[in-house]
Amino acid sequence: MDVARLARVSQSAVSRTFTTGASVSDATRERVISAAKTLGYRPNAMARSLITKRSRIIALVVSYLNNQFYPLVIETLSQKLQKQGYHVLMFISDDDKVDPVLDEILQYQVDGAVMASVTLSPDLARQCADLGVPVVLFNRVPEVSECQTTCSVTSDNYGGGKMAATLLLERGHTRIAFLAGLENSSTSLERERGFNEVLQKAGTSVFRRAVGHYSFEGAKQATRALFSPLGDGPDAIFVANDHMAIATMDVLRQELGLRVPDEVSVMGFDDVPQAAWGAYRLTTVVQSVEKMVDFTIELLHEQMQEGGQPRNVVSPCQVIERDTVRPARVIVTK
Amino acid sequence: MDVARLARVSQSAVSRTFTTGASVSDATRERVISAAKTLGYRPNAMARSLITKRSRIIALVVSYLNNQFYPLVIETLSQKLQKQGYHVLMFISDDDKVDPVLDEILQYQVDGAVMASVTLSPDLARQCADLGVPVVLFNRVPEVSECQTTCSVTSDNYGGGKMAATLLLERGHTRIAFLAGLENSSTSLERERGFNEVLQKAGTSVFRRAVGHYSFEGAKQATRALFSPLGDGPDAIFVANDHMAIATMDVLRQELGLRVPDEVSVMGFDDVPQAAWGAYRLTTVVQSVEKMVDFTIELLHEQMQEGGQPRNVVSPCQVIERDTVRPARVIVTK
DNA sequence: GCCTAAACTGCATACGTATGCAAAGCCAAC
DNA sequence: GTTGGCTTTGCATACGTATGCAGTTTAGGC
Repeated sequence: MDVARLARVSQSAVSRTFTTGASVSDATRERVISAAKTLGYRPNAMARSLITKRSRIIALVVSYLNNQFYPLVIETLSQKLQKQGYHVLMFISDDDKVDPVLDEILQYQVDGAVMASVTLSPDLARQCADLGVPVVLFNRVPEVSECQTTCSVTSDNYGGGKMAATLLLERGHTRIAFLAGLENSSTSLERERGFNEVLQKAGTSVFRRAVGHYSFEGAKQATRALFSPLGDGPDAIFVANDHMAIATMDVLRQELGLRVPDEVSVMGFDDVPQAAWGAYRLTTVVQSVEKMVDFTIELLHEQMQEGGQPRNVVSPCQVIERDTVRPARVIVTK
Repeated sequence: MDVARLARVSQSAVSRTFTTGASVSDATRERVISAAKTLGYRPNAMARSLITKRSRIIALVVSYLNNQFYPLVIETLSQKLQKQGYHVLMFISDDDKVDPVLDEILQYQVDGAVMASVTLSPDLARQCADLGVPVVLFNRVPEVSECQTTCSVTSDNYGGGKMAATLLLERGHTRIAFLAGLENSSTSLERERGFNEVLQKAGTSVFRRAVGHYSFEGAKQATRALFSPLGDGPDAIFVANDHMAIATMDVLRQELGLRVPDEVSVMGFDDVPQAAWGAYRLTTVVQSVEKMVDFTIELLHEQMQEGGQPRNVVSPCQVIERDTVRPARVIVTK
């Protein structure tokens, strides 16, 4: 090691200088640091992690970034981990199939993995567990059989769905439609479950239903489908996320000539930044990226310590009312 | 190595099995692979890169992801690199100050770095060059003094600015405003330069100018400022990017009660997905993320080979006309 | 069967760092 | 001066892989 020679110390001393908490005299540290500076030396993270078995790298798997919710997650997660000396290695998985990328992930000896909106097959979950690699599912819930094995962070999709139904009923809607995301995604299913439950309790049920696959174009088509049967269309639509809700509004206003919320109310889910944009002002169910990411990091740390028990954390939701659900009817008392 | 023992071969054989192009007999490879499978073995990327001096990791530095343009870059870049066996390590730099993160980047022995919308100080550029780490500036141009040292990929901001001015003049606008991004960003400056040049050649000049700092709120305030002086406001605004242009439209329509494009035309830059949304239908200058990313990867590869000369690539732009610039006046010939 | 070239294999070493261990240095108290 | 405790230091080794070299096997042609 050149630095060691220049500073006239052993390689150990150099190592200890750059290891927090190691035993080095101030004099030595001084000399090493100045030598390092003149040589432009930096400790090699690869060699370091080869020995310590900690790469300080967290893998983040996402499948698509059209929905602005995920960029927010990337940004928040990266930022927070960076402050703790960790870094995010990106993996894009087409089609929410992680199996091929998981192999690459494990080669990098990551200290943990966050899977956003991706379903993990049980045997892969086992592999990670065996290798001691903590996995946190983000915005997806593990298969029932794997709940005890794999961590997850979700928002209270079920509760959020209930809130949406409650609000729409309260505003006097009677023909309420649901626009689903991906049929096999826990987010969409849970939101729908809570939603239906409240409708049912109120003695009614969903008026119509369509599937948008969480894509913009899919949502547009689904919206058209909701209105294509003859006769009255829905007077309110609960859409499984904001990204699709915006597509829905475009179709309602521009293709069907319907006013929102005068003729049709629309609710979304997520509260992405665009939901607040002036042209949409979407009433929606907020899931706090900030909180969810905090939980995620917490879980990662728990799992990285030996003996952490897997947990499935649910972050609370909240309705934020903007302008796409019609206001309460003013009762004029004589 | 357990795998070697189980397969009854040397560690070298294991290594060669997982190294493409190495010399192993089919029989050995077979045995190693099956042994690896039963043991759940994967080559350790850290140890590998310690020897080969190639980590197959590319650092990507971004400062904020509000503007949907950057998520697109992340997604496209990650995807394409992943196909080539590289991976993206994320770095978020507040405030476009890279200096602190660059240190962390270099510790990871990355094979290259892409800096999106971030300015790199000359001495840091030198450091990277000395260490043999290729750097590509994305959407920013290096300081003039560093043009020969650092690569960059930008779109033809100057040309795009000219196109915008040309279109607005052609449509008969006479009070044309410019809404700048960050005053010290090459993107905003170049777009403005091309824009002004065309106006000047046409014997006119910019009617009013404000600065939005590439943020949504900043753009809203800037838009208000453009209209606050008494008398006629602008009849067209060229906004330095789509993200801000959308904020501008919100203010125009909702706060100022102006119709777009009947009373004011608006043009943006980037063509982010949201520009196509029904409520905006923004006429804008397209910069192709796809092409820009391809160029970026090309440059990275060039630089990773010994002896690659730095280049500054400019990707062409193109106007896409939607509904926010008023149509050509129909001349009724008698 | 013999020879030559080619294909394959194992040995040994290197990559850059962390860390247990023992030796050495330091300081203070007696 | 001696002792004991604490801090600092260097030595040696380990982490898991790649690769040059030399030795061994294989294939093919006669």
